Amino acid sequence: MDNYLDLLNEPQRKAVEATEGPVMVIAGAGSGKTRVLTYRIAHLLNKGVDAFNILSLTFTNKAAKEMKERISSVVGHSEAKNLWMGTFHSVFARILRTEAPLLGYPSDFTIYDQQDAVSVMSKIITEMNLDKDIYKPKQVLGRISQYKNNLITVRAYMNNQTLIEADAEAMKPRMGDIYQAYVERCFKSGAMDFDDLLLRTNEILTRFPDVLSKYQERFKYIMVDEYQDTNHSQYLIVKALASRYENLCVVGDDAQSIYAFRGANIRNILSFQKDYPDAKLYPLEQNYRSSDTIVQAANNIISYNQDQLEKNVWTANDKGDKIAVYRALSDADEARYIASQIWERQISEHLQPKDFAILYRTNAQSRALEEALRKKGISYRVFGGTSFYQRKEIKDMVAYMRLLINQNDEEAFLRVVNYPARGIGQTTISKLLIAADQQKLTLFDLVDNITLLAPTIGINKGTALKLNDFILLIKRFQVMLKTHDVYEVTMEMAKATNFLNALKEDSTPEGISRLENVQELMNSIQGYVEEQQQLEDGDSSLSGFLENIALATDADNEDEDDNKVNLMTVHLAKGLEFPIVFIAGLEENLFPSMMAVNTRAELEEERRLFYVALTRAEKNAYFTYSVSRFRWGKIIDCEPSRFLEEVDDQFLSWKNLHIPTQRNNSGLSSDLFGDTPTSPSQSRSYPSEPRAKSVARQHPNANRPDPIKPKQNFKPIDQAKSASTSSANHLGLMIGQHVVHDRFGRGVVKDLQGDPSDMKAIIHFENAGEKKLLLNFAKLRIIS
DNA sequence: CCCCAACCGATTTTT
DNA sequence: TCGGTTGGGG
Repeated sequence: MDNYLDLLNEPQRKAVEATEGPVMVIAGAGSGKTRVLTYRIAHLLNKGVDAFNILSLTFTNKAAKEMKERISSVVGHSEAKNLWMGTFHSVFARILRTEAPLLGYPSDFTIYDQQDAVSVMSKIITEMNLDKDIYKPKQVLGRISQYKNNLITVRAYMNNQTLIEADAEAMKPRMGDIYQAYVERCFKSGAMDFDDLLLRTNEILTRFPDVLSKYQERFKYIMVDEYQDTNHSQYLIVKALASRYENLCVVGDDAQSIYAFRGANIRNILSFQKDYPDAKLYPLEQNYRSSDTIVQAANNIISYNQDQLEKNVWTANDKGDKIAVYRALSDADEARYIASQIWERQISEHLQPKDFAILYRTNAQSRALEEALRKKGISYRVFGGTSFYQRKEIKDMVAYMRLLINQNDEEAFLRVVNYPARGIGQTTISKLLIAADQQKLTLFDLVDNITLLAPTIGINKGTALKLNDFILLIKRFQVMLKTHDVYEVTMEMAKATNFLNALKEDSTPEGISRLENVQELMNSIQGYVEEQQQLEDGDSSLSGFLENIALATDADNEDEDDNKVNLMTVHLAKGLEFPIVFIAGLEENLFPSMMAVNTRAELEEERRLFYVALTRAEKNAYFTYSVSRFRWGKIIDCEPSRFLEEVDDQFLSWKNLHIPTQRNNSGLSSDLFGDTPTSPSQSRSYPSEPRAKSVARQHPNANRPDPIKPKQNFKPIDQAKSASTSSANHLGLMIGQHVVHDRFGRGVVKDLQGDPSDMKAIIHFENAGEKKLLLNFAKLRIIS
């Protein structure tokens, strides 16, 4: 494809062609910024720039992957494959694998996620004998995150009287000590949290000029997407790297800045031209995505914000339908309305499930929506919430894996040292922690010498033996990792640690689902190894896999069957688009959030969030709200969102104005709204107790027929499939049989090895070649 | 040391 | 209503 420039409009083309020097592209919603970025990179490559010299920072890994594919289709795969693309976190995690030893970290450092960090923090707060109600672990971490994102190290904090006083005033005079303890603890564990990935990168670039120089030469061309959502730490990294060549192109839209709560600094984009006085500015104002009504309504909304760059988003698209507004009586009613709209429009307009998205402010709102969709038999997928990798059984399994590559990882150690139970209790752990601290050893090193040290610590011989066994177990697999692939090692480990048996014993629906999740983890390891082996610069190591899952976001997960209605928070919907979008829960204290109505800045961010939500829609949007909602275990009354009033009525079509605004108990009722309590006033005449019950009856878990939680956003296990899997195992596979595998396709069984309870099959696949599969896990279907 | 029952807190958004 | 944590009994 050589005439790609013809596919662009005037400002887009200019932005693509301006490859040298600083460039800012202000891209209104739906104005084709991905297209600009893609062709800009393709253009660079066509001009002869080496792919190795291009760094492109995206907001999600999925965006990076998609962009890489699109570039491949323009310039060819061999050109595109060497591009550096990814999120800030994943790109710099990768660089830190090489450079972190400069700061004394192991190159196989662990990445602590939020859960790990909270767990570390809880321990610190307990150990320091501080009140957990004043020093709330999450809150404290949030504060530390702020410091880190502003490059305030422990030392800088200790010298900053203003900060110290602010914390003292906030009833937290020990913040400095906590901060120090937390940083030391992570360092000792060979671990970095998310903020460290950026902070330590900055530290290296500042302290080691030769390293900075290396990456400045390496990344001669830098592009940053969603620049409005970069924080100070990210800003400094970009600035440092770009300072030699200044071939920096940032793309963003100040109207879509929605991450201030985690440190995003809108000033980064607002003052780009101050940083780079000769920067060229290209505003993209033509929206190709949405109907005219949606574009205008969105402009109307955002005009209520004071802080913004001037721009005028317009579209040549048709006017389209008005935005439908539905006033529901309860959250269940709201969900039912949405589900039936989806159902009807699918049929009448030949739309598919994937054409619809339901967006909401908080993850908790998905419940009612899921229930309604399930009742109608509409397939859906929930993004976000507790992600797959945060599930307990997965975290446990991953903790074992983490220990293999970084034995000092204290969180991982503590997580699995007694799971499955091997007789190492809390008392022992406390003794170990104290001893490790005194002797300046890591837990692992301490326990590694436990036979010698046990008497001095006060641990009896039996317990010492158990501890020693644990260490030997881990060591055994560390050795195995050198000669076997990641999948085999993990599988063996899952068995040897009794991890699988412990799960198998639990025959409750939750237990079965847990086992299936572990199976799915195994599959994803296998998939990862396969995938990386096909890539020339692939990294099929265990640490590669762990890094991958630590930084994977929910938006990154791909579902093999993606023709489903999409449910997600507005935050997660950033960058996506859908023909029909429902924005649910437009109520005061929900959207805008109760926590964000106190300052103008907060409220403006909520409004931008609303703007983002609406501009996801291509063809048509719905606003829904309810007069009552099930929250915190009871029903509360709700007021419509102030944002609804801000939208000019000319863009709206009220769907059920016939419902009296005045609360009464008229019989709108059972046929329309089923078992929904008919009206709030009626509810008031009831004591609250029975009322709560009547709603509780329809709560998802109360009468859910199937035991497997469909809320899993990660490759939900197909029941039929797993049933046939197990029957295949029990019926016994035979040599010569034809089978189908989810990932590898059709194949023939060549050989069977091992005892019946743990059988391996050698299968020759038509497309994937010969594979050895563990029948306990491989999802096989026998076809002849 | 392990298991179970009672209790408390949660809901703003996420790399 | 849920899930995680804590404390007491076995």
